[in-house]
Amino acid sequence: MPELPEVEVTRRSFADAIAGARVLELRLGKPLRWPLGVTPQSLVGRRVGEVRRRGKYLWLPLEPGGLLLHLGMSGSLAFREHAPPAGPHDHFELLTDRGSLRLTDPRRFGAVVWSDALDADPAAKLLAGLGLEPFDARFDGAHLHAGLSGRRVAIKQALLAGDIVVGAGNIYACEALFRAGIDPRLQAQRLSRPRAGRLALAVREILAQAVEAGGTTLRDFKDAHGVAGSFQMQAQVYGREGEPCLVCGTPIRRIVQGQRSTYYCPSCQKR
DNA sequence: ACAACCGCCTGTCAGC
DNA sequence: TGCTGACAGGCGGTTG
Repeated sequence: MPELPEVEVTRRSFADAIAGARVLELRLGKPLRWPLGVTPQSLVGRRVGEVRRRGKYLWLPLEPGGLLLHLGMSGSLAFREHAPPAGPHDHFELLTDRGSLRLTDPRRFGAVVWSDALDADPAAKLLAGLGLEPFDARFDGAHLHAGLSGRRVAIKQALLAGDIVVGAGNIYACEALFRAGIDPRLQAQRLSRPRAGRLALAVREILAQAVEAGGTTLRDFKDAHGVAGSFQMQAQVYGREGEPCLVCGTPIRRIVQGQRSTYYCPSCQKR
């Protein structure tokens, strides 16, 4: 589910409300992707710091140390003063004196992992190898072009890999390539330097626009206050197989790359 | 170093 | 109605 915009929208929706809250209790449901790595009891009484984001991860400081959260494919966070009884897909809940932060994740690809610091394991290991943040000034055409050199996979897959730039998942990678007019099947190393500049800009713009729109709600994404996103209304290609391109009218095509669906306009997007 | 797969889970939807 | 298979917003691990 959640790509960078959804994670960022979630972060913004509860960061201020939870900052400074004192932990009363930690409740766990079924196991998530990895073990928590700390006893719930040991977190009681700690104060929540300023929630941060790195890529699609959230860092919830509970000095000394903190929790690294990932929403996986189907996870969402809710922060409420009074939470309803936990359901079968609620697998993590931090009860504080300001309210309850709860992770709901039907598929359980998500994770909540204790780490003594962001630059200590396991957080450091999970974050190692992540590319630049898309809104980092260092992320530009030159960085993207350099990152793509020597790579023979398709540009779409290289973008998705997240080691050059983080945050563009399946939806936004498709949308950014459309915006930049680049065929998703183009071999990564064959993207020219000028086109890399255009693609870097497109990635930034698409992600910024999606954050602005509150993220994409295809099925069930909601921010921590239950507000849905609306970027799906602006999607040009994602999920539009067979429908006319909004620019040229050519039917949008769906292909499979790396076992993921790619949507693109065969007329607007060139190799 | 890179690339192609696999698996983790559950829910939903299309087709028969 | 029920069954089956495809598919879903991510990503780490294994294999070649």
